[in-house]
Amino acid sequence: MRLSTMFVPTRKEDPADAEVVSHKLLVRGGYIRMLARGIYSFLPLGWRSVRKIEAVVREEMNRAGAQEVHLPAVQPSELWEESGRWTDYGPELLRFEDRKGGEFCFGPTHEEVITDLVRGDIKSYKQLPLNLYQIQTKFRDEIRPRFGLMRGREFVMKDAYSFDTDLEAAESSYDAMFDAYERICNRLGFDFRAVEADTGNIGGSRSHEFQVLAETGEDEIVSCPECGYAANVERAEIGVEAGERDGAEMVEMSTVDTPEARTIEEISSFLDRPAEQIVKTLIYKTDDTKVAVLLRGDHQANPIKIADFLREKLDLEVTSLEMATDAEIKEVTNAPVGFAGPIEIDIPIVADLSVEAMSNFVVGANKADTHHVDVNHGRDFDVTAVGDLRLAGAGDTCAQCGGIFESHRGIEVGHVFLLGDKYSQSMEANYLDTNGKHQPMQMGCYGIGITRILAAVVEQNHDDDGIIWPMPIAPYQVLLTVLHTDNDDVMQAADAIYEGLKEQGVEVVMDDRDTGIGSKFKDSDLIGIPLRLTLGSRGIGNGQVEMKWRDSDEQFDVPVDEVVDRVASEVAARMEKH
RNA sequence: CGGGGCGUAGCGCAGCUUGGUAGCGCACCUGCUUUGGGAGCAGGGGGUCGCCGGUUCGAAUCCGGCCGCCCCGACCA
Repeated sequence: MRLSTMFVPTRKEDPADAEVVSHKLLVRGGYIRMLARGIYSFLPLGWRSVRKIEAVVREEMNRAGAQEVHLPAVQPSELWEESGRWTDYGPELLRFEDRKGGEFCFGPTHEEVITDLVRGDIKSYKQLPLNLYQIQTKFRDEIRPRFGLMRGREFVMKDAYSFDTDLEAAESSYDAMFDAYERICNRLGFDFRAVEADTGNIGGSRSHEFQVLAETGEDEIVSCPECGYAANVERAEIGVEAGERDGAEMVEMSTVDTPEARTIEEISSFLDRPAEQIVKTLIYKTDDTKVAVLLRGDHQANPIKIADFLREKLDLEVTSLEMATDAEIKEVTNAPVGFAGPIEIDIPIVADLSVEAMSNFVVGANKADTHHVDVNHGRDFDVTAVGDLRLAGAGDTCAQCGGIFESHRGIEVGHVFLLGDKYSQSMEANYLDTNGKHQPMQMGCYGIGITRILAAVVEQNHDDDGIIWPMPIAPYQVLLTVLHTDNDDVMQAADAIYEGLKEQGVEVVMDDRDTGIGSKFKDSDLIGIPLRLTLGSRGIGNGQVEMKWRDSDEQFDVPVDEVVDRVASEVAARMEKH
C-alpha cells in the first residue's frame, strides 16, 4: 500500500488520557482509537497486527489438534442460570433484553455455550476427546477499564475448550494447550513466565497464567531462580521460615498510648519500631462467624489463601471472604478501626507463618489510641492455627526448594484451566462409557487475549521514538520511505523496488506522501515497521538505497538493483526465527 | 460506590478568580518557496464553550442538576 492513500492518522502528541506506553503509542501511531471507555476501534495498521496475532494463535491451536468454531456473542440467560453464573458472575456481565423481553448477555466467556453445544451431539466415549476453539469479541463490563487495550471492556479473545472421558485424558489435553501457549509466546518474541495461578470464578483444579513481563503489568508474580517454580503472588507457596522463634528473649509486655496511630506506618514511626516488629490484626467475615488474621506489619494479606485455610483447617463455611465493616470491627474489638489486636478477643485467631517466628512485637490493644508492645504469642495470647496466609513477594522462601523468590510484574496474556466436571455436572454434559454408563465429561478451558497481546507486544518492544515490532506481527514488514517524491527518477526507482518486493511476497508499504522529511522519519520510527528503506535524490544519484532496521542504529547502503533480493531474503530470515 | 481532577475547533491547551459574545500551538485548505529528522512566509476555513435549567440587560465565566472522561481506592479476575 501507499501511505498517501492509507488511513494512518498519526499524532505528534500523546493522548491526554493515556498512561501506559502501549496506549500512547498505539493511539499516536494510528493503530487504535477509543470509542467509549474500554472500547476501541482498530484502524488498518492495528487490525493487520491483530490479524497476524490471530494467525499465529490459530496455527498453534490447529497444530495442537483443536478445531476452530465460531460461537454466538449474544447468549440467552437460561444457559447461565443453568450453570449458576447468571447470579454468580455479577455486574461484569453485560445483560439486556430483546424485544420480547427475553434476557440475554453479551458473552464474557463461552463455557455455557460450548457445553450446551457439545452435550447436544456428543454422546459416546468414541467421540472424545474433543477440543474446540474460537476467536471472538467478548465483553466484560469492568468496573475500571484502563491502560487502553490492556484492560478494555470489549476485547478479542481466543478461547478453547477441551472435553475428555476422564481426568487423566483431560490433563493431557491441558498439557497440549500449555505447550501450544508456550510456542505462541515464543513466536511472538515475549519475555514471559508461565505461572501457577488461582482459578478464580472460572473454577477448576489446576491453572497456569502466561505472564508477559512488564513494569506496567497489573499482576504480580514471583519466580524461584533455583528450581524454576513460578506463581502468581496469590498462589505462590511460601516455605516455612527458619526456627520457631527468632530466638530473642521475651520481654515483659507493656501497654502504651498511641494517639491517632492507626496504620502500620503511623505506629512504626510513633513507636520507632520497624514494621517487621508489628503484627497487624485483620478481621474477616466468614458465613457465620468472624476471624482475626495476624500478619507481620510489612506483609500483605492473601484472601484466597486465607479462605482456603479457614475452610480446611478451621472447618468454616466460607462462600466469600470479606473484610469486616468498621461497625463490625468495633463490635468485635470494642475499639475503633486501627487498634485491633489478638489479646482478649473472642473469635478464632489465625496467624501467618512469619508471625510464628516473631517475638516482642507490637499489637493493637482493642482500645482506642492504645497498643501493646513486647507481646509474645503463647504467653500473652494463643493462636488457633498457623498457616501460609500472605501474598508472596521478593525475598520470600520458595516452598519447593528453599530458594529465594524474585518478583516481577506481568501482563496476563493467557490462562489455562483444568475445569474437571464443574460445568459438565451442572449442565449435564454426559457421555456413555464403555460400560454404557453415564459419565460427566472432563473439561478444560484455555484463553488468550488477542488484543491484549497487541498492547503487551508494544510494552515490551518500544523506545522513546515509537514501536519496534517483532517481524511476525508487524503490520507491514518493510517501509519504503521516499524522500523526494517530486523527483521522477526517485519515484521511478521507488515504484520499481515497491513492485519488486511485492512480487517476492514481501509486505511493503511505501511512504509516498508529499510531506517534509522530518515527519516521514518521525512517523517511520513511531509506526515501528521492522525494516526501513530510504530512497532520495542523493542516494539515487549513486545508485544506492539506504537500509535500516528499526531495532538497530546501524544503517547501510545497498545498490538499487540488489535491494529487492536482499530485503526479501533478510525478511524471510527474520520470519524464520519465529 | 467513595475521594480527587477534567470537559472550550480533529488533537493538545489558555481564557473562568474579577460576566461584555472566544483565543494559542499542532492538524486542515490555497499560493509561493522549501526537502536527510515533525520546513518557511502569506492568506484562509472550522467552535450549540459537555447537556439542561437558573441568576443577569448580558453567561465559556456565577449558581443548581444531569451526563461523559481520567486518576486513586473499594469492587471484580
